[in-house]
Amino acid sequence: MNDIRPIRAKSGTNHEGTSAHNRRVMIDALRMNGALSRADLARATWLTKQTVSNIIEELERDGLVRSQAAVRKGRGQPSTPYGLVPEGAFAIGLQIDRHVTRAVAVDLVGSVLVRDEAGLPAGGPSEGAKVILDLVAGVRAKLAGIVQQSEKRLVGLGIAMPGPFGVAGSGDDPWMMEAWQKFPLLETLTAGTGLDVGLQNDAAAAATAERMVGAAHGLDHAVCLFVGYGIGAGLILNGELYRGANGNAGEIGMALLFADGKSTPLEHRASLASLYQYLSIDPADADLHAQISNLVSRGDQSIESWIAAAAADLRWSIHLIETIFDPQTVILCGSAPEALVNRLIAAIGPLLPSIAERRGRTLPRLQPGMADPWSVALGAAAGPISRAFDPHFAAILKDSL
Amino acid sequence: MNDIRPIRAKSGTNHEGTSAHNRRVMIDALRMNGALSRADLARATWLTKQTVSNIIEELERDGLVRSQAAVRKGRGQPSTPYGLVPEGAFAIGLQIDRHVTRAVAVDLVGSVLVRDEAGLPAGGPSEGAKVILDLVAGVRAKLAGIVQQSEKRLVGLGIAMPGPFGVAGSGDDPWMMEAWQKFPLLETLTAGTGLDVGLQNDAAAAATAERMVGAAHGLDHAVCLFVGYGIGAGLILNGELYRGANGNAGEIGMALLFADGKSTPLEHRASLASLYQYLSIDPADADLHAQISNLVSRGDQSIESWIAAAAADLRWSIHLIETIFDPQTVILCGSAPEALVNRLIAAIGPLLPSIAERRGRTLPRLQPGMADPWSVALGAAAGPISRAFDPHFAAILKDSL
DNA sequence: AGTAATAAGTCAAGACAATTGACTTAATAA
DNA sequence: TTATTAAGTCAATTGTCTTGACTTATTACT
Repeated sequence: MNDIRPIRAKSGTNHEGTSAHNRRVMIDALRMNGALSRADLARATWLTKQTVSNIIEELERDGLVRSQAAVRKGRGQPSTPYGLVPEGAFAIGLQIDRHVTRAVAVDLVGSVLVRDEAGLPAGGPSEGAKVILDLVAGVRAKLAGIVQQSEKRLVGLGIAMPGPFGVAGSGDDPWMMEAWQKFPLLETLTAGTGLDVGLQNDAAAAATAERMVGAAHGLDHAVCLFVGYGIGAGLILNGELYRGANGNAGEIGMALLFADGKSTPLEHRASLASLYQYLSIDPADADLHAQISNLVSRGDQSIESWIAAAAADLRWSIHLIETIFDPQTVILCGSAPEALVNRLIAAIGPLLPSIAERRGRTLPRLQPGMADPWSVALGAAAGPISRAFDPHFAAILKDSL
Repeated sequence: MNDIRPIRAKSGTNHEGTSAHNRRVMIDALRMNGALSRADLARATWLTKQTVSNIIEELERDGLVRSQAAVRKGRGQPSTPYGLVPEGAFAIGLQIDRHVTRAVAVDLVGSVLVRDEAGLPAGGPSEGAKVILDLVAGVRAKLAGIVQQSEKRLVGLGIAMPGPFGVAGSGDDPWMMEAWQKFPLLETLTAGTGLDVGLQNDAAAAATAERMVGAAHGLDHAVCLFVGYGIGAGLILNGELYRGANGNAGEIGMALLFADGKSTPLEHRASLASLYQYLSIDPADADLHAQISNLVSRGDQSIESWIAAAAADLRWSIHLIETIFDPQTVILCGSAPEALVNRLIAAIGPLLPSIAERRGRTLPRLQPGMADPWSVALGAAAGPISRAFDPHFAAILKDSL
């Protein structure tokens, strides 16, 4: 009672941490390289053949990996490759956006098995929570109808919504989803679904998706510039999503640009919100996506001028990202229509000179990523899969076991 | 020979990885909290009393920790606190700057035991390498004269120099140290000293120093904005220095500012180089430091106007860092004279509103860090100490053992 | 005082997971 | 046909953490 000085220290680890890590390393290797034999795995992970054999046996019992036909490759006994079993695990991903919410069910390899969406009522979270819970329950039920044992193999529910989180009240900035930020979403959904629930912002979710099944697959340092209603950066650093001290890392939309003597957040210049405003379109329109795609394909004059302006800002943003993060590549993705993202990439044109221009560079500096209304929900679902199966430091420590 | 398809996978771990991690966790806990009893350590690290006892016994044998007088604190047997032994390990840090090179010897707790500097001849690296090797040898000899067993306990040589590294030739930009960048520095110094040699940029070194003994001590997410000849950011993310894909993360000096219709790198506006240019001072002057300090304390008009302009750019940079990294705090440090850094902090004044304004915030958004010509060399030395003793993911893996 | 409660720390046996080295199996190269 | 090579298994061993009972030292309570 008298001397409660909290001692801060990192957690130690033990055999189980070791074992858990090695299991994750196997799964990661199979995800990255496709099916591999035990001997391949042993060489790649620096573990012994015997250890790999034991772990693979265990993973096979758990239904996470499965052997394939033996392959003969030269002298010596043919090897038996093992691959991930897609239906070895599932996760639900939920995107909460301004006017709509989307949910998907994905499997261990990131294939989307079920998708569904619902409009969000104007009443805010207290109304919306019910819609969301129903949507999740529906997706879950459909998943159970498609595959066996889905409930037993469900590792969690990932939520993605626009950030930033936990920021001191900015009044009622319509660019932020104030009401949702204050709502006890995690608690409500944990209680309502009984699942392990995680939350990240939409750009982070997009990055998680790109890492699992997209352009960042297998990369350890990549930044996804995500153009949605707002704009944000999802950061893959050292092979993991970086969240920052408060889950708000990458909120580049709030970065200030100085132009015409005044400062403007990037988000007000290069985002779908800014496009809607520029074109005086109602963001609640149902056929928004088609409408924009149409304008882009027609080469509509007003959208072209917005594209030119936004591309300039994105060009600067990419330069900034390269300068500050030194990533292997930058990925431009979004919940914007694919046609628009492609036009933006074209309009960004030659990138600004930066430290990314290295001798011996192999990856392009800028790559297109997913541009699909469902990519954020997919990324949201990829979160729990990654937490459960990807190797990372925290997963080794005793306090996480 | 036929099917050499490189399999990419993370390394597995084993008992020794576990043990190595737990040793590091102990040292880290003692560094962060000061002396702790075995029971305290067991509670803080989630390990058992017995495990902690064994590890502490081993660390004591190795001369890294030492018991202190028992303390009675209420009921129960008095506890015996253990603390780090400063002379348990040493490292040499080397700063290579434009006109000067500095070397220090530090101990396990980051105290500087020896410091020495030398001018760098104009002939470039081929001339300079000899000066550097002599300087390091001198510091090493002095260290050996002060403490016992220093050579046996020397964990490495850390080098800090301005980045970026490995960038495709930008001709002869005087803002970069082209010649040194191309010189095989690591190889030369490894061969010349027989030590384990590491390289980082000066901002990263400054951040490493701040984390070991400065304002970032014990923080897991902090960014050091380093104002030196150039300007850079040292990134502490998830408790470790982040280097990026090529060791160039944080090179914020190359970030472009748009003003007056043209784009300028931050480095050309807010750095000592820009100040020297603004004041038409020769950066090779020996009493540069005193000269600047003098101008600052006099409140010289021309330096004040530079400060006002630089402060505006720094204010923007800090906002950008907060927005992109979501750190616990931002630290302004530099090889600039302390008086100048303090004036800059004052001139930066109230920060721009950002997501760092959170409910329940405890640390200040901006803190002063070290402003000392020796802080980069100290940080360079902190690198090997950190690599050898701090807990981090890579240290657990088999491929690092 | 005397005793109970509490906490630090040790001892010895046990559990867990990776390692080692010899062995088996199955293919190709000579 | 035989030697060589490589995948994979078996059984014993090793390294490290854990467990539970025990000892020691101090304060709190009666």
